[in-house]
Amino acid sequence: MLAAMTPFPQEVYKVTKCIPRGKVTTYAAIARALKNPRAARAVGNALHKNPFVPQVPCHRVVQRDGKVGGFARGRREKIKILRHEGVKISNGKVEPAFLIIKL
DNA sequence: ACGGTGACGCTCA
DNA sequence: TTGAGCGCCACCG
Repeated sequence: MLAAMTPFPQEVYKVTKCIPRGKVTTYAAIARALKNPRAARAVGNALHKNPFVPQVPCHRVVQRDGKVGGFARGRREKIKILRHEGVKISNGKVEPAFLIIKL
């Protein structure tokens, strides 16, 4: 069931859900979309607890420098999924071309 | 109410 | 360029 949660995580999931397949964005970009540019860390926290997987494609969220970042089921798995979606990853970093800064 | 924690980010050496 | 350090925010016990 949908547990009552603070508005912040809800907004995070809402935005993340809009990330198209084969593309990725950053924690900072999401924070920015929420008008909370300093909350990148909190965004990661919310995604970590993401109860709507895989409805909410949290695996499409990476770090600002392109590094894949963390994943509840392991970075390894996260990379695997992204590659499966066509996202090119070299040396643990996604090609900037797949990055969506504007949401 | 308070302090610790975490899927981050920027600055500086 | 890469790594260490510090700051930031929201959540939990």
